[in-house]
Amino acid sequence: MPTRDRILRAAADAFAARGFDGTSVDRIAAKARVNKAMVYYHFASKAALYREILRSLFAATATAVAAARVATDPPDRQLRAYIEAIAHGALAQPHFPPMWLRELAEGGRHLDATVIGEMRRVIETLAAILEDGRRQGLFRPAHPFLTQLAMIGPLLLWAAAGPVRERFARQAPVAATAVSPTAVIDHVYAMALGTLLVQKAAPPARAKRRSRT
Amino acid sequence: MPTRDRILRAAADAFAARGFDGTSVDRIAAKARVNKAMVYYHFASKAALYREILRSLFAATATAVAAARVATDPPDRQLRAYIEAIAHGALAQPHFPPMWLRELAEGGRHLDATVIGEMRRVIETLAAILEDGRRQGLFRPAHPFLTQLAMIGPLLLWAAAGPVRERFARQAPVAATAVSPTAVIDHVYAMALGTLLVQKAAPPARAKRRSRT
DNA sequence: GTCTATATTTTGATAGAC
DNA sequence: GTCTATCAAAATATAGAC
Repeated sequence: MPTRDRILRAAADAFAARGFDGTSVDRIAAKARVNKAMVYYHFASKAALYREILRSLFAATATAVAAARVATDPPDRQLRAYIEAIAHGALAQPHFPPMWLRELAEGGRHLDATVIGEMRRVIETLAAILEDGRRQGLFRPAHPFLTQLAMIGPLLLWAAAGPVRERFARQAPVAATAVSPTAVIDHVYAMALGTLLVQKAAPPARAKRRSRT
Repeated sequence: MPTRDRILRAAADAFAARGFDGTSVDRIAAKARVNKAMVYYHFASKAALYREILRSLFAATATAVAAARVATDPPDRQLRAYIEAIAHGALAQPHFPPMWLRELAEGGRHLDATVIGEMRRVIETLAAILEDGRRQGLFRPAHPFLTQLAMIGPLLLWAAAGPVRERFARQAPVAATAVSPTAVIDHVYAMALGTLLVQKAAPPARAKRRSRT
């Protein structure tokens, strides 16, 4: 494998595990079995290296998501494909969930215009699917951003929580924490449809409904 | 305010904003307007300080959640109270969401037995509520851990994503990102009920249902 | 409890030989 | 493209006076 790729791979491992500030260039070089000076030969700085990894992770997911949008498909099938694309992006690229969670926690300090653009592509795809459903009378009007949070939240947490889950299971064997990937995807899909489908009954009296802004 | 409290407050701000590795003791001391040596007078190490903050955040939330469990209340009301307790914990303690997301991303490196114990209290409370609902024929059987992920995921992301949301809104005015706190809580509650309530119709044919493990 | 001064290590980054 | 050697800054932590 070319040196540059070895660096990228080692850096992605390290950044995902320990974050930007928790990862030293020395460590990246050691993991990649490369001299530290080589890191600076291939990348302008530690921050530039980090941003390049972020960009490639988001670009891959955004592309996969865009493929889920087949305007001629029924909206619920499009939604299923959308969820699977995101879930697959998170599973196939194990660095994605931790890095994304960290970026959220840091207020997106390392997000550049390119990455923001990919995010926009993703949420616009979702908005288009939701609008298809609404126009066809299948979905009720829904807030794209809120819908996105509701779907990506469980997926991200589940994908990133592996190690914590294990520790938790050891110390608290009461609650079973083993959940299969497909179970999570199914659950998210069922939840999304539950709130989107028009024919669903309104929640019971106790839930005071306010309008979504 | 006592010195020790000033340190705790400044440290919580810094750790939430930049993480454990991204925060220096110098910076904490400066923010607290305290001499650096005082930090080490009151706390054994930077890690011990961090853990103490984590513990107090989790303890507060776990206590609030336990109060939501009123066995004589109807299960759906208990669930609503549970969600509100967690949401309120996240809103009233703005440091909680970013710190929790970071811990997830790092595999819970800084979680000690105390914190794990608080987590257990929380999920056991949820399990009890779900079991109430099931016994009364109101809820269908549900996986507590999966249910927890589905509820806390959107809440955490929403609470932590404030700054990213703003940047996103500036660069991508297409998708409205403004969502009120109550809208998020309502949405999470509606979603949870949607998947839990027995009387809900089964999802349409296209959604191939697998059993939850 | 509070401060100054300092020891020690690690860090990001570069110069320059090959 | 690759390596050695090194700089300058920043980091955690402590000793010891007041």
